[in-house]
Amino acid sequence: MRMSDGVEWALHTCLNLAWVGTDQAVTATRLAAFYELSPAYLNKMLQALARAGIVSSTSGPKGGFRLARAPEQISLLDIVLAIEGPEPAFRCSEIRQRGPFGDDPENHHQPCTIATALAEAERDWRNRLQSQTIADLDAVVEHKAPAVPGRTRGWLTGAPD
Amino acid sequence: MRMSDGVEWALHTCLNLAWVGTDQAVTATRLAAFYELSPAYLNKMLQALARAGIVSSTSGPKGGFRLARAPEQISLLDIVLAIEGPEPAFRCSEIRQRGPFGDDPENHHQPCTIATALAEAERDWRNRLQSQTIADLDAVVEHKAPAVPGRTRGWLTGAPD
DNA sequence: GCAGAGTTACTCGGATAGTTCTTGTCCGAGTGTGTTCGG
DNA sequence: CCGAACACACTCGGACAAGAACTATCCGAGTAACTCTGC
Repeated sequence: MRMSDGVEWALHTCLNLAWVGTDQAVTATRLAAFYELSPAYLNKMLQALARAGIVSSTSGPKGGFRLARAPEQISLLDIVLAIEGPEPAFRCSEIRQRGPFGDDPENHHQPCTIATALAEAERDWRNRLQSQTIADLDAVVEHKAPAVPGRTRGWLTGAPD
Repeated sequence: MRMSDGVEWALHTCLNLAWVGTDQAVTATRLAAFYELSPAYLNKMLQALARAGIVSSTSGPKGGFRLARAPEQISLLDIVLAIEGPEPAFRCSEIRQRGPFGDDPENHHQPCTIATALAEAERDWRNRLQSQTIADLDAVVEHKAPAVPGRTRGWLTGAPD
């Protein structure tokens, strides 16, 4: 079980976009250059975020991406699900129905005990991610490294090197 | 992010082994036949469980697998980690160090805020899985479908069809 | 009848291909900007 | 000098390959039971 690297890219990029603000759009190329990432692939992640309504995109000159909602309204779970897809990591394939007692009606009435246990764990995971927003991350960084947001904004909105 | 199907196989198989008991070993072929699974691939999963000390293997005639510990001593997390590996799903690759301000010493002193948030969520997930054991699953099934454990044991230990 | 060595058949164990999903790349459609021409 | 039409350059967006991980399979090493022979 491995989470896509795109999730890490998307989370950092959303936080960066929060610091830039919604006054101007930042291109995928610029956002990628900030971390030396592949521009085309980060663009792909941003498209997924746009489909999920987390960022909004603008075409043409002076185009790019910006946050579509306030940072307080964007949870980490929103971003993770936008990249990874909404399906749970564990998917019960009901193998118990394939055995010699598979056609037992008990199997169809009661949910699979194992699937239930795994689903509970995944619910805990999602709840924790849902409870944290981009604004919360911002608050932590503002406290621990106050210089970062300002200079990030400056680099992303300023002229290229 | 998708969990291996082998996890589902391993969980069901461990529960079945708990019902069989440790008096006799069950071959991978027999365990696979119970759910119409690929025998060789389930064998691979059982090998992983053996390496993790969850089951013990016996070679030769009358050989096979049996639980190496009491069901109360086997958590669901033990099984999941045995199959999926111990590494977390989210792995911070420290992309913040690759940007224009990457060599900022602040980055090295403070842990990455995003990685911390994702790790917390994953810790919740693991805690939930750690808190449930094979014995707990057994108790639920004994309550909801009391006939299942006995007849499963009978099929696995009895003669082939 | 009993003990022991040899044979046999059965099991796990790791090395070997096939398939799906993730990662990475490319080029085309669409759009807003800047320019230029005419009034 | 002002307005509008035009051409342009820039951006996103989805379609197209490469690589990695998961899935599935096969055959060999090892082992314990069974058999047969000799005492």
